[in-house]
Amino acid sequence: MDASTHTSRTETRIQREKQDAILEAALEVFASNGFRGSTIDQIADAAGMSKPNLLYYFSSKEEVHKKLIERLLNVWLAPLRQMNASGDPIAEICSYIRRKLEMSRDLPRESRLFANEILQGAPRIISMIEGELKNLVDEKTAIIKGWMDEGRLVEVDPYHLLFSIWATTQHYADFDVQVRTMLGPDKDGEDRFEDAAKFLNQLFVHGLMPND
Amino acid sequence: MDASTHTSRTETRIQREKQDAILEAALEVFASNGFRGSTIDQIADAAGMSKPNLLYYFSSKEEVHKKLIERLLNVWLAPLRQMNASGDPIAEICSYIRRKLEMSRDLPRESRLFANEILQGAPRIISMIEGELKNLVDEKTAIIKGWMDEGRLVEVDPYHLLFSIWATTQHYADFDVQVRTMLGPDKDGEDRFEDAAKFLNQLFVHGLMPND
DNA sequence: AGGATTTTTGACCAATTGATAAAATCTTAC
DNA sequence: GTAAGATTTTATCAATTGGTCAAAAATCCT
Repeated sequence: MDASTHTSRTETRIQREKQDAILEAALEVFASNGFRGSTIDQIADAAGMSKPNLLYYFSSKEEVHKKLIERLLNVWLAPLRQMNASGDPIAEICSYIRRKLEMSRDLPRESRLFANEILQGAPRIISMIEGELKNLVDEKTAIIKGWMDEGRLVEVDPYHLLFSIWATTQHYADFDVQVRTMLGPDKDGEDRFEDAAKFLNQLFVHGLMPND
Repeated sequence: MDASTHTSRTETRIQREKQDAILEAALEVFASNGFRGSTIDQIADAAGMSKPNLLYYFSSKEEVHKKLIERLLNVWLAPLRQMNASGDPIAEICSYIRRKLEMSRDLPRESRLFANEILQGAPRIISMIEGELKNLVDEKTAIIKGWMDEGRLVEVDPYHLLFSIWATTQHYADFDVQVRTMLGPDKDGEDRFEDAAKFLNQLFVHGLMPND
């Protein structure tokens, strides 16, 4: 029987190992080529197995992608989940920015996977955007709104605030080639990260106006 | 003879019209599907012609893409080119942000075309990133650095400043699906644009700290 | 060890895709 | 109007791709 019909909890060691290898390979391939640009052969190669063997574990390319997204969703949303209403607003936002920036540094493939997907209209993940993500965002924007009402944060649209944090932090993963080219080879990964963190702190806390 | 070998200036009306139609269609298709995800058939369909007919005007899919990028490059870099050393620093930066935001509103397909390309490692446009873009960026970061030296702008890394402007403004085109889903259907395009513009002005000029 | 089960492989298929060739049709300059 | 040249279509290719199948090989259980 093929392993993909096994939803039972009796997974063999081999099943777990191979599925992990496939998902790891798929992350690499989907992140660099997008869904349509990736082939099962590429993923199978990267996972060190043959195409029919991969299809023994996942019934289709779509299925691999779906499982991958499912697995990564919680990791992806974790930084925002941590944002805490009872903390100091500026500190909470700075921590959130730092966590997102760390994710761009440590999980760039995950960032590109989501970017590819959303860029192309999110055909396969629109339901998670409308569901889990929207719920979380509504919840956290309400918290931010609360801080503003208390005068602990300047009054801005909290949705656009989140967008700007996502955009600036994910940019380092999604546009990595461009960032690297602009900064030149001197700045290695760690340098770049610290420069970006410092810059974003200044931007989000004080902006660019001098003596202000 | 096929039109694609005609580099001469004696272009017929038909040649100009058809090439324009193809590039317009290709922009649509490449922007939504990326290079590998797009097919010549899709582009030909969108341009209202048959695949061999398209290939009469462009010798290959690659060729269409190349011509498209070439044509768009100047449009794409225009907002940054306008940044003027003799203007007021804060005003210049705010104008630049607004021009970039207008481009996300008015030319979202162009934004997605470049995003798709860079996301996938910029295989076909790396030379223009290393050349024209890098030159322009080096020139403008020098101007920004000058403003900071004169104390007219807070001291930050000018490269990261440009990254943050690109990221926040292009986000509205590249992640449009996500933005629309988060904001709900009430906010139409124009509302959204004005909200984003207002937010980004506050962010870049003053940041989020209250009474500051 | 030996049979049952799981995993892997190689051969294969139909659909799609980038691209070509040649014939047919349309334009244009005279 | 007509011939030369430009454009479009039809037919076709070879390669790639997502996916299937049955047999072979490896693993597991007792």
